[in-house]
Amino acid sequence: MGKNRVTIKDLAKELNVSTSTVSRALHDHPALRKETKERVKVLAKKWNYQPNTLALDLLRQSSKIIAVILPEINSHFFSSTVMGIQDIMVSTEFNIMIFISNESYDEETRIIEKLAKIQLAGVLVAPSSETKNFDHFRTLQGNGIPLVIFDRDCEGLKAHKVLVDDYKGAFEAVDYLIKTGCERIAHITGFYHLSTNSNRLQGYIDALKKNGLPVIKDMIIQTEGFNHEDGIVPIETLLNSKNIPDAIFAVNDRLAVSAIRTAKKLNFKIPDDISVIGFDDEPHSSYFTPPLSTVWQPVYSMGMLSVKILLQEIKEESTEFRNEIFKTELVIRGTSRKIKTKKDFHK
Amino acid sequence: MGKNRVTIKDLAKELNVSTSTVSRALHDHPALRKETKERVKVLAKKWNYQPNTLALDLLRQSSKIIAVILPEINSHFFSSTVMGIQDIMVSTEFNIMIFISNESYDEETRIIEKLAKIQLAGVLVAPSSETKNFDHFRTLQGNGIPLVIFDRDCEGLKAHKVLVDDYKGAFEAVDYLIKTGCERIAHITGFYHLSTNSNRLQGYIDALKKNGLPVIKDMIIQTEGFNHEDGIVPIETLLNSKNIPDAIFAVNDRLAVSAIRTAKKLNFKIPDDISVIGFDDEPHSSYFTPPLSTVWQPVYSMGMLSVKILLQEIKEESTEFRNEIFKTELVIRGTSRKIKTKKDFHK
DNA sequence: CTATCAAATGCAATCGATTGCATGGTATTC
DNA sequence: GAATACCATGCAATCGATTGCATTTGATAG
Repeated sequence: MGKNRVTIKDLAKELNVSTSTVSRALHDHPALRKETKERVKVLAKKWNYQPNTLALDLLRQSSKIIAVILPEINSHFFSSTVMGIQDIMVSTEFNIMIFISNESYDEETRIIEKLAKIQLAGVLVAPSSETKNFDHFRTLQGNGIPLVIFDRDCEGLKAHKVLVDDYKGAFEAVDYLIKTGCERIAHITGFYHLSTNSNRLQGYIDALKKNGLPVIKDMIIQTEGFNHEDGIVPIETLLNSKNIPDAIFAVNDRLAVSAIRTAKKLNFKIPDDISVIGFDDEPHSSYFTPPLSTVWQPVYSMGMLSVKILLQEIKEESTEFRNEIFKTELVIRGTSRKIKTKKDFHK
Repeated sequence: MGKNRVTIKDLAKELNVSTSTVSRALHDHPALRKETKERVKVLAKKWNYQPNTLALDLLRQSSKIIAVILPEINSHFFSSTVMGIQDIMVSTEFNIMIFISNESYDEETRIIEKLAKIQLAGVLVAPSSETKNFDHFRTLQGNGIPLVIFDRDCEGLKAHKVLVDDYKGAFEAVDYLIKTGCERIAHITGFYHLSTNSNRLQGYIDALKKNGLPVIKDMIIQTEGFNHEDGIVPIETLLNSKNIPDAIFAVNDRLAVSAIRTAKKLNFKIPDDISVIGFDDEPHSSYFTPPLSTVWQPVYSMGMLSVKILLQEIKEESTEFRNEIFKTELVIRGTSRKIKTKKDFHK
């Protein structure tokens, strides 16, 4: 904190002028004499004067800090989001403060309480997977703090939102699997109330229906979380049951990888016996054997847009909430088969 | 920023006392009448009074913000570090602000310049891979800002440091490879001036020497960066040269994975033709085929200790710089062979 | 020589909270 | 009844910077 930091007073004293003059000189106030301004500026530069942000923030009653609340930071999805946010941030006077909820609602509310003590310019949140009640977000809004929700929807909450078309992403993936000849497609997912999960589930269901395939409850299996470990037991159970799938659509890449490994262990061949498609397109996914088919999301762009909207809202309070939906892209690699053309059928 | 935020003045006016009294009441000042304190506290609670951090910080001339500068956030290594930092942070009044240098020295200095404008409590840095000059860190220290360097050493810089025994980690890995019968071990690494790289390189060299193996320059190959893509061409070149290795020790998991994929593509068998050992033990590394042998680092603990040391330094300026070195652990999985015992030799 | 005006600069309040010192009031004591 | 003491509270400065309004200074015009 630079005990010997130069203040406006130091400059004023040295130059035998008032602090007002110094302040105005540094801001190029038209009333000041050119010569005076010059004297001040020269000394300010010489002494490496840096305005005290704290004092300014107090005066303006708002800091230049944006809080970002994430469920986790260890996944490619959220860390890439941070990259997008950062890359917009660097060119502004704002900075980001990161908080991690660990997918816990309690932790999330605790964070929001902590935030209430700081004077923030705005908040960017990807809600935890446990969050069903959004009152803590409303409190924030009630305090006049601009808010943007991203990745995971909060149904019923009026706020700016930046989301992904999870429904369509899932639909396309499952539709593709069916086109390659799969008929017994399982789905591995997590908590249903999480918008990303429920939308992907609905996409999965609708793709089955559209193609005249039955929706079998036992082939929709739920995990406790999003990590590799969380998938192992549920998938083992599925593959040892009577409902052996010929394809698995996983809600993310990690669970897809978990499925592949478990299937391999049980001597299923990928993709011949079982096709697998994940979601996220993590960077190492293409390095697995076989490389993982998956659904790509524009994570980086989502981060950028979210923070752009937030900055916009901070600058000029808008009345209308934006609802941006990004498109996904199906990336077919080695864990799924090729689409059968009519020719193939005749072989 | 809560336009209608309750201040100490509001409470004072309502209760017909001075702001001093309110302040003292909230801090349980002994001189105040019990009854007065009670009245103030009750109203403060009722009106949900939250002290204005900005005002306090200005008064104390220091914020409760710790800056964390990372070369990247997209790797398991650094995101886990953030987790460790966060988990210590939550129980304090401090918060972290994250900055990403993208492995760029210029960006790093730009960040430090930006930091100079904010009043910070302290800074935690993992230097970029390009950073050879440490004057920007010294400037920070000169301004009285506590600093902790972690993961990557800055030789000659006097500061608290939290590092990993990269030398030993590498030595053990290469020594192990030799014990399994490998004799032509290649090393894939990045910039030499980066302490983690140079220490691992030295560990590699010393392990070869100790076992009486020659150090062949052409078998030490350099990449432009740490990502999968960065490894492909250099590794292809190596495997197509006359110096075909029977083992590859990579400076991180991503390059190890890149090596495995490239080797497979060229029809080498892993680990029979070529053994591979990485560094980092990323969570998905055990899910590759075969699962990756690697060197584990206590990333989470490193994050925790770094910030603990920083908080300590913030609390009470110490005279002695700490230099903590964490131990790695060799994790043998499927990309390396088993150690040959004497029995095996006689077979 | 003085009145008037404009240009240049200073004064002081402000943001919210803290804290040393001063002061008001009440009680105790002689 | 007056002096002393002490308990409870208020005043005002402080942190650094900004800004509306007041004031100074100098110049010009009458």
